[in-house]
Amino acid sequence: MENTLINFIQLFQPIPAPDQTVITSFFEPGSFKEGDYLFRGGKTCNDLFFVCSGIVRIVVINEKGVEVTHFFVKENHLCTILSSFNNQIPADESILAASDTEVLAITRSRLLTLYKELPYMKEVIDRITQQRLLDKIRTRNSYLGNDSATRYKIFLEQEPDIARRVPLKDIASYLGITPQSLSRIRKNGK
Amino acid sequence: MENTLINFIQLFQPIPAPDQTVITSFFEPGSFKEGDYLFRGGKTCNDLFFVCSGIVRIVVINEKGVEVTHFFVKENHLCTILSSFNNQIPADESILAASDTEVLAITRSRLLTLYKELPYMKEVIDRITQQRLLDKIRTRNSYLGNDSATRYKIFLEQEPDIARRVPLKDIASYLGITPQSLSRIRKNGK
DNA sequence: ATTGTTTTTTACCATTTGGTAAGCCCTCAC
DNA sequence: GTGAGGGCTTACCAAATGGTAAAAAACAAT
Repeated sequence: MENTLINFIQLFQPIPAPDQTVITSFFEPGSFKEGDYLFRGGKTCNDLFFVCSGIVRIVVINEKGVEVTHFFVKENHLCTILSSFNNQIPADESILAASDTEVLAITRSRLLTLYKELPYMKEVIDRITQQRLLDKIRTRNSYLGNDSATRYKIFLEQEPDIARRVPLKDIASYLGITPQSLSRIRKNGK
Repeated sequence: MENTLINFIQLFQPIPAPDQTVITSFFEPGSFKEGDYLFRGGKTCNDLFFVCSGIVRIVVINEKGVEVTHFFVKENHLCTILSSFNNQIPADESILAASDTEVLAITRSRLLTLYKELPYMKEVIDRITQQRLLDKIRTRNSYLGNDSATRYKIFLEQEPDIARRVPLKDIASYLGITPQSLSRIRKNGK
């Protein structure tokens, strides 16, 4: 499990073997069942997760009490509520397991300690983070100006594995349509 | 005009007076009429703009040939196509003046030279950039799961000045609705 | 002022999507 | 096996939105 984390980081920056041990020692493994909360909105998010297996979703409850899925994050990606984690302010989003999920977690204070020990890591994590933010924006932008059926088609193309692995209702909430409509779209393409 | 740039940067980091002169000397002023292109998609975006006055919008033409507005950027904010600018790859988005606009522009190569002269500037620009990316994501997320009338209401609350200063059709394209529908919503709130 | 162009408004109808409700299917606990 | 609960599907109708078209309004250029 620790290997997947190191392999992931090394996509962006080679890590000397001794540093690899240091880095993994900072992370704690965790395990969640589908539907479990990794983090509940309302508090400050002090954890940075690396998803080793499974899929999580970033969720808010809107004014009407409807659950809205902002993003999915699957294995081999970092996940936190960045605005909360960075600025130490309460988050309105929650992190939920969309399937059974295993993670490696590091708290903010331990991350800062890690940065002290291995200063180059801050730049690496920041670079990864920026790339991921751009990906999120690009993904969301790709849905703009399209009707429900087209958005679903785009989603299938961009995230075929997520489409297979999470419940229909979660995909519907992600695409901004009702589960009934998505079911209809699945059936006859409109 | 150069003052607004320095004031903006100083919201994030104090800049010593001599450095202020260095920084501004790297930027070139530019002026655009409503409808002008600041940058045309298809090429690599080599400019980072600081919008001194006016409003620009980030736009793509989708498969159906319909223009979709991804974001508005108003005065006192940086603007570029970051994925293109950073990774030196062609951009699919364009930057258009949504009103008469004045900017200060710096090319990527000159920005890298600036970083050589004032190394702390990279961290500052990166921090500003990350904050803006988070803002963009938060803004877009706030529209998710809402109908057209609600999205327009949210837009009015979040960006009252942009709502006043850009054409209705641009707002419609930003909110993912037709100009006719937005006109109807304006009239009777639904 | 006049003309030409673009944007906005309005109207009408077609299509899409939402909301309600019911039934089905699958899983899990007993 | 049986029953309960949740998720998915289907059907039906109401509401929202899109598309076409035409008129009105705003704006720009001459």
